[in-house]
Order: sequence, then C-alpha cells, then structure tokens
Amino acid sequence: MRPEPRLLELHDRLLAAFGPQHWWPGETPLEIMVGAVLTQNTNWGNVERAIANLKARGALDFAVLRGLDLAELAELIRPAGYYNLKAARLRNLLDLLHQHHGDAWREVFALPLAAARERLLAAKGVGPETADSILLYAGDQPSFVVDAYTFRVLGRHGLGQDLDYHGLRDLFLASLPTETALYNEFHALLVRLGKEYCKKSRPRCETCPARGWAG
DNA sequence: GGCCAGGTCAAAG
DNA sequence: CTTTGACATGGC
Repeated sequence: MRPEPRLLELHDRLLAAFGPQHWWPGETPLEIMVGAVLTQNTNWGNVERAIANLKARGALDFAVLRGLDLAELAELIRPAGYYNLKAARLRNLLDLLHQHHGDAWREVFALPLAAARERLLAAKGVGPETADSILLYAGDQPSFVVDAYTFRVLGRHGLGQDLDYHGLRDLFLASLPTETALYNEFHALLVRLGKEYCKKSRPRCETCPARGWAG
C-alpha cells in the first residue's frame, strides 16, 4: 500500500475550516464503547436518548450493565433502534471482555493493537468500524476508523473507489503518522464534513471546505 | 410520507 | 464470492 500524501492535506484543510471536534461525545471509556455499538447505522441523537436512559438507570457501569436482564436492556436502549439486536450485541461484547479480563475489561487496551482488535472482533455484532471506534476513542489506541462518510467523501474525489474497509483503513495508516490524536480528529472531521456537505442526496459542493482537494 | 442515519451478520444467488 | 435482506427509532 503506497502512501497518499493528500490525505494529510485534507485533514489540515478540514481542521482549519471546522476546528477541533472534541470527539468522542461520551465521558467514560464504557460510555464510549456502548455508544460505538448503539450508533451502528443510527443517528447519534437517538443514541444519546438511549445512553441517557442507561445513565438514569445507573447502568453505565460494567458490572451493572452486564447483569441487566436482556429484555430490560433492550427496553432502555429502545430509542437507538434495532434495540433487540443491539442489546444482544452489547451483552456479547461485555461477556467476552469479562471472560478474558473480569471487570477490569480495559486491560484489553494493553494488548498489542492487532491482538486487541482481534479480541473485540470476536464478539458477534462487533465489526471492523465498531472495533476501531472502541480502540481509538475508548482505548486511545492508534486504530483508524473508516465509516460510510469516509467512503463517500473520498469517493466523491475519486479516491479509494476500489478499496474495501480494510483497504481504505490501510491507506490511511500508510499515509499518516501513527498518532492517536490525529486519527481521532481526522475521523471526527470526516463525519462533520459528511453531515454538512457530503450528504447522500444533497451535496453542497459550492462551499465545501474540501472543494478542489485532490484535483 | 419518504429518505436517511458514525453497521453487522446470515442467507441467497 | 458477491449481493440482498433483516434489524427499528426518530428527525427533517
């Protein structure tokens, strides 16, 4: 995989245009991990409602959350959509981490990055984007997150159109210095750009900060 | 009312 | 191996 130096230029342009995004919008590693599962194909506003329910229930605690009745968990996270599915996915993930680390689940982040990533991916319902989000934003590990906006933004500029998730991820890893703070900011900026200017059906490319980027 | 949202997995073709 | 369908709420 050859580096693509324009990616760093894109990051700089977006940072200049939007400023720091202060991601992830969550306070504790557990809350971030939960949010990463709940936001799968779902508007963040809905996720916030679900997380508020968990907070009010006192369930944003690893042991409490893992011990909740599955039906009650599903009801609490209902606003996030796919609630039965996501309740099972959260339970899978919490159980898997507990099997390896007990309640000290954050030990997973002390593993070598590739090993930690494989461990998270072993939970059914945790795919590559969710795993990378947890590693980067909950674990402060340098794993670049690719999402639908990443594909769309790059695709509209003619880049990476023949690449799948891991191909695109490898391109970013090969093109950027290995810095957690950079990966954190860049992904957040790509989401910001996608929401504001690179929508599926209504691009506002006239004033887009990335206009003209990559030719 | 239709379209969309910070995906993932299993079943078809 | 590639494509398709299921999963669901809430905002615009």
